[in-house]
Amino acid sequence: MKIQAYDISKTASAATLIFDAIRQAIITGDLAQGEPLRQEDIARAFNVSRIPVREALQKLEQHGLIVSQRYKGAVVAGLSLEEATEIFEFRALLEPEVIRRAVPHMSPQVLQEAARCCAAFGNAEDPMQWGDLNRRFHTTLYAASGLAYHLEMLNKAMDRIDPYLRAQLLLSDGMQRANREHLMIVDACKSGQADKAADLTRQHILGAQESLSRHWQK
Amino acid sequence: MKIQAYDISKTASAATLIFDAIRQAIITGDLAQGEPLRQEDIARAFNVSRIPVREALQKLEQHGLIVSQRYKGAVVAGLSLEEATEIFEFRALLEPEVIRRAVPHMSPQVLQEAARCCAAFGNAEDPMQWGDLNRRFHTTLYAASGLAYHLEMLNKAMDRIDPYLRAQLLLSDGMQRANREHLMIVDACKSGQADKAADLTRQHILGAQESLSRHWQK
DNA sequence: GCTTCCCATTTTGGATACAATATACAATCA
DNA sequence: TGATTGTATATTGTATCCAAAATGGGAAGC
Repeated sequence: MKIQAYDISKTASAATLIFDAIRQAIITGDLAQGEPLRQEDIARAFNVSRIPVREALQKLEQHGLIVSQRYKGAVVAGLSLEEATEIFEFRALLEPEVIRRAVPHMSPQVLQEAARCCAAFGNAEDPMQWGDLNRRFHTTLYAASGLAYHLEMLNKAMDRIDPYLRAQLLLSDGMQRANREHLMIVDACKSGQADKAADLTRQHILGAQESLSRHWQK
Repeated sequence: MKIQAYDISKTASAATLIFDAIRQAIITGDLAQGEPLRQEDIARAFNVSRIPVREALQKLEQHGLIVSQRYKGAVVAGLSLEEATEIFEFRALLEPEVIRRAVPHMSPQVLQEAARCCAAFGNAEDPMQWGDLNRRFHTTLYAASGLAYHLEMLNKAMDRIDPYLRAQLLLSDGMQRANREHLMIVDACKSGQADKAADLTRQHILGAQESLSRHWQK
């Protein structure tokens, strides 16, 4: 077999593509909270019928990114300070354990990739990349844990607060501190100090939560 | 207003009703793992078109209760020992913290309801009720935590392993031990010992996990 | 007999059409 | 004028129909 083959059945369905596009728009903040999402409009924009659009919207609702009411349509979900706080607490519970279990299985490639994220993070030109790199840094390290279920839950939790994290990175010292803490975490991982990495991760999250609470405005 | 009114808009849609029915059938074990779910059959059974059925199936897939492949249909999801173990670990991480935070807010009514679950659990005639009562016992206590997001995640995790928990309760000493541990947990809650309740909950879960591993067969 | 290919059937994905419900505005009456 | 009711429009929920893909079985070839 000479050609680069891949499983065609894994090719995204229309619904998946729409889901990804809207999800991206929400977590980057392009779609503000409360923004209504009309099936017909979206269908026209993607040149499909409303059926796959409805599938995408349903998936988005399951992820907590939108809220929809029967016969009334869907809007981009908002987030109260209380809800945001709870999601940070959720992360603070899971992520330390995940990284603790991941450290012993981190390959040099993984550590290198994490370091690359840090570097790119440090001298990224576009602030919009910060959010992506931050996300990639964490998921790269966590992947080694092999805890697929935990990671799935974490990803959804991250999606939920992503727009707020991006806003926070734009604060005066938000990005610097995140970068500093990332470097400490990856150092702990490199030296195999699982518990230290877990503790740093926990503080990284709680620090972000505290910063978010302080600058909350809605 | 003289007539007994209620919010009609809260009436479930066809898709929701179908989702609930199939979910129930899966977590009680009526639908065994690997069982195929054909849209046409389900639609006929509920006397609706395939559209709401498809929505229900999508929701079930997002809950992890079924797995579906493009153009190939859906089957009831199976669970490997590794996946089951991870879900127990997930619960063991969340539930102790949830109950710890719930204890200070437990009203007498909540404690009474939990006690009622224990009593009913103790002398239930139908083993099929055990699973329901077990579920209700935990959710009752946890509800006081106010951690809506955590509870939502936990509910999905519980759904995933529910059929296996029910099977385990049927084991010789499964139900007795569960009942004993439930009583200890509710006692700790009554006396306001949050940390003790958390620890008992953790051991309750890890014990169940260990029992499941021992009797695993597939 | 075994394999391979082709085609018919089954089943799912998606488009179009229609029904049910919400929302906004006009019309009516006190 | 103000409230209330009828009506039109917009939007979502569902049914029906068609297209695309998978599955299974039989015929042709070795």
